[in-house]
Amino acid sequence: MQLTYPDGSIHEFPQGTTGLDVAASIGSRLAKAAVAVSVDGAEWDLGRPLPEGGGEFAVITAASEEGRHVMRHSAAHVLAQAVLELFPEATFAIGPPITDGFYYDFWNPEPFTEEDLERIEAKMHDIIAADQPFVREEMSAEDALEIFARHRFKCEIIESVDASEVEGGDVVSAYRNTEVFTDLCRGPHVPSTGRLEAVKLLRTSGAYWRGDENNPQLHRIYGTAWESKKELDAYLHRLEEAEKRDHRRLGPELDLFSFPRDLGPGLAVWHPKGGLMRKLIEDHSRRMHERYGFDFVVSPHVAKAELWRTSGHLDFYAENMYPGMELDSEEEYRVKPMNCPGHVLIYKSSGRSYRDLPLRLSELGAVYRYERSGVVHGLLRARGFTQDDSHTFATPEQLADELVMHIDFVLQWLRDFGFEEFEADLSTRPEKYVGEVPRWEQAEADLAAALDHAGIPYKIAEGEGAFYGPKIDVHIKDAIGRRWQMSTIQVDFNLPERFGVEYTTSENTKARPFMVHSAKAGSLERFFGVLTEHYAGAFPMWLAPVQAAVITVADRHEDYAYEVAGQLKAAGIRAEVDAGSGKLGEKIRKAIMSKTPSILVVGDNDVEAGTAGFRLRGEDEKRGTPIGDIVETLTELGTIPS
RNA sequence: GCCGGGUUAGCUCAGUGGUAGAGCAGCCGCCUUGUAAGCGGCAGGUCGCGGGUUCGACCCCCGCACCCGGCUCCA
Repeated sequence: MQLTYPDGSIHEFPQGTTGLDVAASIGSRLAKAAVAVSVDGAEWDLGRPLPEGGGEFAVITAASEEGRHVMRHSAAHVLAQAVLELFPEATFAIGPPITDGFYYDFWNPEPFTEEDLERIEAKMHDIIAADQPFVREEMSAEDALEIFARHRFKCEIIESVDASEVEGGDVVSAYRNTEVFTDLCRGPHVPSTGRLEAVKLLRTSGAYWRGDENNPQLHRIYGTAWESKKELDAYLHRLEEAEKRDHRRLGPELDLFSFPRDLGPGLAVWHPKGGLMRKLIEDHSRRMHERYGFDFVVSPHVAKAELWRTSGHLDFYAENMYPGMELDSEEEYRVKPMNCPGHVLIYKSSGRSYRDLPLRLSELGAVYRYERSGVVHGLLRARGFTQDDSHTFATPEQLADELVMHIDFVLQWLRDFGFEEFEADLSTRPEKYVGEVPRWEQAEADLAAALDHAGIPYKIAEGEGAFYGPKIDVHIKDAIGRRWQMSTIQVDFNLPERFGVEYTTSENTKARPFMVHSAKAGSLERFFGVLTEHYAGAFPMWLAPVQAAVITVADRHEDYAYEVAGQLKAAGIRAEVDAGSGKLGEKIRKAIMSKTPSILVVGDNDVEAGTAGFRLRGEDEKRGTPIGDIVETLTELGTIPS
C-alpha cells in the first residue's frame, strides 16, 4: 500500500501494516507520542492494520486537538468502566469527547454525589494504572444487541446506526478493555489505558437522553483529560481565571450592576458606575448608527396582542413572551419581546417609494422575554434587556450594498470595543421556510458576498437559518480565547409578507422590499457582560467609569489633590479624589482593586512642583510628572473610538 | 420546565438539636503616611420564606422562592 506523508513524500508499506509500524518507521519519539493515525482524514487505531488502499497519512499525537479528542474519548470509556464497576445497577448511554474534556451519561437509580465522584475517579486511576489495552472488536448489529442487551440506550444507538456509515454494512464496532467491560464505539482509541496521563472528573449534572426533555433524564459526569499533568493544571488554572472574570462576580464587586432578589430573576439594575458605562456605550451606538445612515425611532414597550398575532410572534414565540395583560374593555396587551413589529408600523405609516429606500430604522429598544427559569445567566441571558436593534428596508437591487455596509458597521463596532478576532456563520435556508426560493438565493448570495468583502473567516451553516430568512452571526474571540456570538444580520421574508409591507417602484408598481434585522451589540446587557469578561473588569480608558484616582500622601495634600482633580475634570477626565486617612499603600491598593486605569499620588514635592506621581495600569509609576503631561496622556488614552 | 448542589452580617465563608462566629467592607479614634492591606474600638444577622417534628430547630422533615452547574460539541 502507498501512504502519502504530510510532507508529500510517498512511501510503500506491505498490507497489514499498522499505524504504529509506520510511526515507528518515521521515528521512535513520534511512535511514542502517537495516539492514533489518520488515513485520508479517517482516524485509525495505532494497532489496527491500515486500509489496503493507503492514502494521505498523518500521525495524531497526544498534544494535538485530534489527539486530545482520542484521549478524551478513551478517558470517557474508563469513566464508564469505573461507574459500571462501582454501581452495578447503572447502565451507560453516550460518552463523547467535548471541547476541553469529555462526559458520559448514565442511568442510575441514584444521582452521583461528590463522594461518588471521588470514588469513581480513584477507580479510574486504578484502571489507568492497570494499563488495559483497548481492543477493537467488530460484530454484527444482532450480536451487539445481545452483548449490550442490559443497556437500553446502547441498543437504541445500535438500532439507529445507519449501516451506510460503517464500511462493510451491518457491522458495528466496540472496544474491549477487560473481559467484563466493553463499550460500543466507533473509535479510535489510545492503545491502552496507561496512555491517559492526566484525567480528572469535574462535576455532575442532569441531561436528557438525546437532549430531549421528553426522554428520560440521565446523570452526566463531566471530566477532562490532557496529555500531561502540566497541561491539566494549566487547564484548571484557566478555569479559575475564567471564574475571576465572571461578570456576575465583577459586576457587583465593581459596583456596576446587580440583580436584586426583590426585582425578580433575570432582571438587573444598573448602578451609577455601570450606568455611566452604559451611557458611553449607548452614545457610541447612536453616533455610529447616525454615521451609517440610520434614523432613530422609538416604539412602546407594550402593544395589542393583535399586533403580535399579525407578526406571528404569538404563533412562534409565545412561550418566550410574558403573558397578556387584561385591561377593562380593551383588548389584551403584550410586553414586547422584539422591536421589529413597531418598526414595521413606522414603515407603514406612510406610502413608501423606491426613492425612500433604503430606509434604516434604529432603536435602543428594551425588550422582555420570558426565559425558562433554568437558563437565565447574569447579563448574558436576562429576561429584560435592551437591543441596539435596527430594521432596514431595501429594494432587491440595494440588498447587496446594504449587507456590505451592515457587516462593515458590525466589524467597526466590535473593533471599537477592542475585539480583534472574528468568525462568522452564514446560516442558509432550512427545511421549513417561508418566502420564495429565488429571494432566499439572492439573500444568501448577497450575504456571502458581504462576508467575502469584509474578509473575515466564515463557515456556512447549511439549513441553520431561521424559517423567515438567512442570516449572518458574527462571533468574537475574547481575551482568553472563548467564542461569543455578538452581532447578527438577518434577512426576513416573513414580516414584510405578514404586514403587507411594500413600496412603489419607478414603474409605478408595488413591490415588496427586503427587510434586514440587525443588532451590532445584540443585547446591550449581554454585550456588557462579555466586555466585562473580556477585560476582566479592567476596561479601556474610554469606558472606565473612573479614569483617574487622585490619592493624597497625607492630609495636608488634600487641597492640592482636589485642585489636580479639578484640572483633570476640566479636561473631561473622570477623576476621583481619595483623601482618606489610610496609609498610601492601602489607598493605592483600593484603586488597583477597583481597576482604575490611572493613579495619581500627590505629596509635598508635588504640591511644590505642580506635579503628581503618575501610574498607568500595569506600568510603573513616574514620580514628579507635570499635571499638564498627565492630562495630555489621559486625554489621548481616553479618546472615544471614532 | 427538568436533574443535582446551594442560600448564615454589605462581601467571602466557619458553625452546633440548647438562643450565632471570623476576615474584609462600614463607622469612630489613634497614626500623617511616597506606590498592593498600620493599630485599636464600635456597630452589624427574622441563619432565604412558609409549615411540620421536638420541651427546644440555623441544624431534622415537607413545600416554596432565589442562586449556581448542566440538559446532543450527535457511538
